[in-house]
Amino acid sequence: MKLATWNVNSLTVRLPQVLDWLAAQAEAGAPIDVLALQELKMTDDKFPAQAFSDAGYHAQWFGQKTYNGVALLSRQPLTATVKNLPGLPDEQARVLTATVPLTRTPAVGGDTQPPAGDATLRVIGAYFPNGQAPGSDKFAYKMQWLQAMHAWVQQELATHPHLVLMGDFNITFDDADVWDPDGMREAIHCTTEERRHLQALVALGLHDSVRLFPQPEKNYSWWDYREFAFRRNRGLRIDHVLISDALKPLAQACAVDKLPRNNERPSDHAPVVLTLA
DNA sequence: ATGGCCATCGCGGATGGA
Repeated sequence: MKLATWNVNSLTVRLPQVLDWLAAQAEAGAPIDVLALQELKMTDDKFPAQAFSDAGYHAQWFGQKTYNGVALLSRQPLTATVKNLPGLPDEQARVLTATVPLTRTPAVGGDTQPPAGDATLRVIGAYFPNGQAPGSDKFAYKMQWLQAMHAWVQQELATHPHLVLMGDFNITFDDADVWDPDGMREAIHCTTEERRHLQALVALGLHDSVRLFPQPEKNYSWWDYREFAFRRNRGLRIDHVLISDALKPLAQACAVDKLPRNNERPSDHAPVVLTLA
């Protein structure tokens, strides 16, 4: 089973790339089962549900005009969908939570192995606020939002042991996630305060999937459009896939897929892909 | 170098992103 997150920076512009990428994964023999998308930048009536349906995906979406917007795509039906964070009234469309069947990859010549316990996976796809700059109103909103996300994950974990929280977190874990850690010391995405909130989420019983596996040096998921930042690999790792304790034994691989960043009109983010047994 | 790019809205240039 493969899960992925991708901030597409306008689904209107990037839809062909998303469809091509999904098709390429399937052709390689390991289709993406669940994909969380961020920054749709479209109202709900513009969501390309038919195109995804034709590609074999169920979809749930939660958009707004111009900014933000998130979606979940799944090869199996999505149920029990929740929009945004209960307890935090918010005009901004940033979170989509849903349940999918937890499907196990059949062993060669063997039967599909159902996992012990419940056979569902709770998926939280999220576009965390940017925060602009420490001390700004937007930073204060980010801190409030992170507190509400913490409460939501805690609540959901209590009833869904198999849980994944993935998306554009807009927070680096530590200096290894930053191309210029000295130049970005206590800058947005790198402040101690943001990182404390990220660690508080991890402390609920989650694991940074990427760090469970050996990675290339300077392993980033976002690169500025300016200054040839991608070619020079001047980036940040701010897109994450966090998995619960119960899922950790099923994790087989996790990596950033930089290929879509080579497209002619790429998103500034690359997808992050987790493979589960 | 107080920037450089990209998307949106909408038709100029501001806003937001990260």
